[in-house]
Amino acid sequence: MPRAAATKARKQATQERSRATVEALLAATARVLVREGYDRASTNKIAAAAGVSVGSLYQYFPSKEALVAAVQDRHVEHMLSEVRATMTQAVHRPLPEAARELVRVMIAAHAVSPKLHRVLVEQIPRVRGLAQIERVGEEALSMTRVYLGAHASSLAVEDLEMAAFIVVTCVEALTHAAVLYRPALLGDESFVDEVTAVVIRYLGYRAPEGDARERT
Amino acid sequence: MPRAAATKARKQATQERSRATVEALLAATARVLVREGYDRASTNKIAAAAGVSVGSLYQYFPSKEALVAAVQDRHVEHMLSEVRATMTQAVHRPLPEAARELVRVMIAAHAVSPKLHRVLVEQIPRVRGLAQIERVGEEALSMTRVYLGAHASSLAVEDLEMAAFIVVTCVEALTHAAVLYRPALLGDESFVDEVTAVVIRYLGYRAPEGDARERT
DNA sequence: TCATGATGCGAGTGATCACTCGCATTTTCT
DNA sequence: AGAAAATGCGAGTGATCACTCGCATCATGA
Repeated sequence: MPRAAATKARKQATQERSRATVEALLAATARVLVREGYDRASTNKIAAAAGVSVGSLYQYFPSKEALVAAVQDRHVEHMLSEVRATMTQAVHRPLPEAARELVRVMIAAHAVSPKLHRVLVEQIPRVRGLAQIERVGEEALSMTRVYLGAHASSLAVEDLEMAAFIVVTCVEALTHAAVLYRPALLGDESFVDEVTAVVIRYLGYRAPEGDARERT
Repeated sequence: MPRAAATKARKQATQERSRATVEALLAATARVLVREGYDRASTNKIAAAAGVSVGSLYQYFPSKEALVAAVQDRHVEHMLSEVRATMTQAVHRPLPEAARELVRVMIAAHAVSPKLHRVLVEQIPRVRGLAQIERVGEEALSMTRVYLGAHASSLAVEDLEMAAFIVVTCVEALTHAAVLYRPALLGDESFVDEVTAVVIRYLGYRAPEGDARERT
């Protein structure tokens, strides 16, 4: 049972061998978390799964929480790299395309490793609050805010801050819900269409010219 | 640590005194869960908080999980009663009003006891999956499905099943996000407006007559 | 080569926790 | 009243788990 709750790394791995140990531990933690869930993922099991002793585990991670936190960080970093890569390119494109990019990137981000994602989302809030995982949403939110600011003139919303919050929350929730409860939808192009439509219609987008792509 | 994982009640409380004990246990469980979180909410603490002995606790609940599950059921039942009461009346009203009702009832449902709700959502999935809490969403989903079916002619969506999923997911997520991250928005009438707008615009609603309430 | 530090090991430690059991108290019957 | 049933009690039990410590093994540079 937890004594303190340190979350920072204990020792820097410098040699090649030790970096491999750390790597094995992180990978094993992810595997065991997926297979057993947080509660049943004991540090002994994780060490065993990594082919490493408990002692070594505690040489690099001061606590179980720290270990899990490291896995979480890594996962979030993966997702963030997806988000950033795609969204920076979307800023200068018209809404229908930009919205589609947002939707796609959210789906892609959630598809990084869905099972791990699920465990992290469902069981790990206890470790550090949802804050960490929320960073993906935060990132998307800030980029969306920028986008809306730049395109305010062609949109029919007043409060851009709220609009950004609403757009990101909806898109995030829809991808999230799809991953968890309707996995079949993820490959479905019409799902992307619909989510995109939510955004476009909510924002009251009007095509600048005779562009017949949207009904409504 | 858990041995089996029974989730059903152990003994029916018949006398007045024992019903009070059960009641005290449920109330105390909710309190302790909120105060300590699932992990630190030990059965001994709960019993103490209820002014009852551990032995008595196990006379009515075969496991910690069963106890928490009972609290969860009760909470969901509260939320559901909110949802059902309001939504059955909304079926015969035009979209702008019905959508507003949906939004309001979701906010109301989440406001039943937000702190407990948060714990239940964030920490309890492990107990029975999210399935239980999701029942609120399921209920709203099925009622929304019915509504959309009845009003299909005045809407601009094709796949009603998907539309219902999208509408409920968005509204649920927005209220949920507001409860967790933007509590200030909950009292804000313009938040209700915006969420309602998401629904109305997505569904491509056109007022049957000269009704100037909506832009877009 | 060998000395020094880095890395690895895993049995053991102390703490916690879910849960049981034998007995005490209260309530409900006759 | 008094027997029987229901309810309540809480110290104790066995299990688990996060984490430590003393020692072994390996890599390095001189």
